[in-house]
Amino acid sequence: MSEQHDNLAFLIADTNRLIRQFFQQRLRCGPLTLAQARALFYVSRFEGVKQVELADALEIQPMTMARLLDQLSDQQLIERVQDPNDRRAYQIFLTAAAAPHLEEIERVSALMREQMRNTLGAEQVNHFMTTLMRLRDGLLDD
Amino acid sequence: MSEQHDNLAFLIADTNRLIRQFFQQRLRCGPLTLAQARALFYVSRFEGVKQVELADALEIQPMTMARLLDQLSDQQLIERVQDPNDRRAYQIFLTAAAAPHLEEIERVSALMREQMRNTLGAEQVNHFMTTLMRLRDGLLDD
DNA sequence: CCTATTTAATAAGCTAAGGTTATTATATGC
DNA sequence: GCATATAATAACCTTAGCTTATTAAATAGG
Repeated sequence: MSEQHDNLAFLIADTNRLIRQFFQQRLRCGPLTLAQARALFYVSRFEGVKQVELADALEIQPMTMARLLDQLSDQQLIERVQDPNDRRAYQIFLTAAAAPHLEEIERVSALMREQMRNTLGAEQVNHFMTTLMRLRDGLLDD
Repeated sequence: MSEQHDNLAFLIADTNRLIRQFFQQRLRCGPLTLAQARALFYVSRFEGVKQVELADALEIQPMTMARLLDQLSDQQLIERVQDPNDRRAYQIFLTAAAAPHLEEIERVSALMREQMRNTLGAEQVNHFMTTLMRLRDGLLDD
């Protein structure tokens, strides 16, 4: 009875829901939502940059970023430090407590890749990811 | 600066957001959310079945289905008819007003496929969709 | 046949992940 | 030195789900 076999929108929405569940079920080390995990991951890659730059990198609104950082800050995983060159801005840094969470994110990402390899076969994984990225980028400019 | 190049979860979440925007921007004929559109589409394919069966087909909870049908019913796109064999249940039918909405959904779906063909090339589209479906189904049984 | 369990729908309220608009304070360009 | 732009964020909205509990009806077992 599995239908709608040609609608990308429905299929992606579905997959999104399932992947979120996959992640949240496997993330030990306290409750991080997928969005929070993603934000934390980016902070680790771009440590010290301003919120607005992080928002830009994640392609979300500055307000959305501010809220995610609030949540991470509540859990003492990041710190806002006054930007010495701009008193309006903060630089975002990881705290020591972030390390195990980042490892956990890495672990679950690896699980996800393993799941993909099992389902699709190793050679198809990279190809699929590349294709998906192209698709996303194609949608980015309306 | 586009990073996280190997995290499916983040990539899917992103793509999901962009596709939802794509859909909502292009759906004329009144405001239907993607979830409502999807529900309406399924009703059209399985007209007359009970809510619980629809929920099952969409792989969402019966409560989630009930609310979607409320919304569609508010817009007079579907009707609940007492199931003659089960007084607890309703059979769901389209109204006449649904037809243009379904055409609109079809039109935007076609636009989406066209966008995919432009981005990926025609031969890759089917392959991609098949792969994505396999991935989803792989996630379905935890 | 009648009680126990299951099932269909849904009310109430929660969560996750965003978005918009408006405000405040600070930078910066002309 | 003023007008404009920018960084963060408060307040509130939207989309898309979920869980738990309730009511009414169906069905299974003794």
